[in-house]
Amino acid sequence: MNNVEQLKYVMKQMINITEEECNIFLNKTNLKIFKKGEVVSKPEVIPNEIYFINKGIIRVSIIDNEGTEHTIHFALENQFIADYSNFMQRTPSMYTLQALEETEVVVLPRTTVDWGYQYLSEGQKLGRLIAEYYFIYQDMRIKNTYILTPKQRYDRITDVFPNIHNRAPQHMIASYLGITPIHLSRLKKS
Amino acid sequence: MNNVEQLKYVMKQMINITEEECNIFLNKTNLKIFKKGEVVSKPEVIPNEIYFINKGIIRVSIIDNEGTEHTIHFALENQFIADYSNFMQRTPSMYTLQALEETEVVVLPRTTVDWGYQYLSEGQKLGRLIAEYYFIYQDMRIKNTYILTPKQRYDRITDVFPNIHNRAPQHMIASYLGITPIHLSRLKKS
DNA sequence: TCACAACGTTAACAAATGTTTAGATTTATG
DNA sequence: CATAAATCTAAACATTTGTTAACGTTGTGA
Repeated sequence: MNNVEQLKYVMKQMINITEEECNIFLNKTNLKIFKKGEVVSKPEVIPNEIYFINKGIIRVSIIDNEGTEHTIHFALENQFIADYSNFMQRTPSMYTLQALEETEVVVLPRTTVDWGYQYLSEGQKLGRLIAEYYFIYQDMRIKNTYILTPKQRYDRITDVFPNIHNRAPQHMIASYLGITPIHLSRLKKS
Repeated sequence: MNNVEQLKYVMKQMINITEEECNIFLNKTNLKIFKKGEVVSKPEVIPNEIYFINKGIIRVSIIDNEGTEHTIHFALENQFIADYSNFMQRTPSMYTLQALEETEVVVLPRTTVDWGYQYLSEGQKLGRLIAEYYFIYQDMRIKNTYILTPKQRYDRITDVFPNIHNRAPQHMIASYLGITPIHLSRLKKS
């Protein structure tokens, strides 16, 4: 029941929930710490956990048919992260989740998530708001790939991932932007 | 209370809802028909409606700072469409919605949507499932921009938009793929 | 501390994609 | 039906982006 204060705060921001209801729910979670570089979640497995980051940073990546790795996302403190698509569809994950620093997470097993939908008085609403939050993020991302150049997206990356330049190597940032590290190097000069 | 059978069917697929509850909800909607080429929703206005397409096809587009128009999405029969991000955030829309054929929609005004969240017994769950459905679609899209070439995305476009080649001009498809119509012409030859 | 791997930059060249212009065909509409 | 607009293709050239290889720096674990 310790170290869930951040998640408790986030939940109380999103829905009406009593201290007691919240505590019962959070009792069904557990804490986990990943070392720098450690893999949090592997592809080819049906994901059955959602993570809430207390401290640290998790990179989401995927490998294409040529074997090239692409960085899809960075997840920061006070955010939920999972291969959410495959979690919901109960299909094997395609993403790798990896801690870029020592990272502490609250683990929400599927049983806990389902319990929340069933028994928390505003559980469905919480789920809706979280899905909507990420929908808005993805919509902004998709929009930006259409209307911004890679350079412009690079210049604005700290809007979405503050301090990312001190927490992730440049080649991962380039990969997130969809360009090669060599090309990012070039863009920075101009 | 007519011409809502398709939407009724979709709702009953997603949540437990009685015929009566459904009818009360659908009484708060209205039907609208757009002619071919007609604009459904303009940018710079706070969107206050969600549309469910009975028949037809709606294109979603955005204009960048250089004045170039980009096709972001096609919405087909039995799908919901809106500038959902800005609907939720109550901020001015950035997208243009335009009917590519004569299109019949069920209009869900914001008041109706809010009523559903408040009074439908599984209203929040319905909202969650819809947001999750579009999250999965967006996730697939983002993933594909990383791991597929434009040609591969072109070859698979009918997976997502069946029969799109007969319903939208090629330059809009090229725009959706993020390439110029000239380049799409080239890709088709190879 | 030392040695090795990871990282960032640069240059030269190759491949992918965009731009401009033109022309032919199809489609929409009075 | 006739005309104008929209659409698709093509070629030539320009720009952007990727690839390969080399080099120096930094970080990290034995």
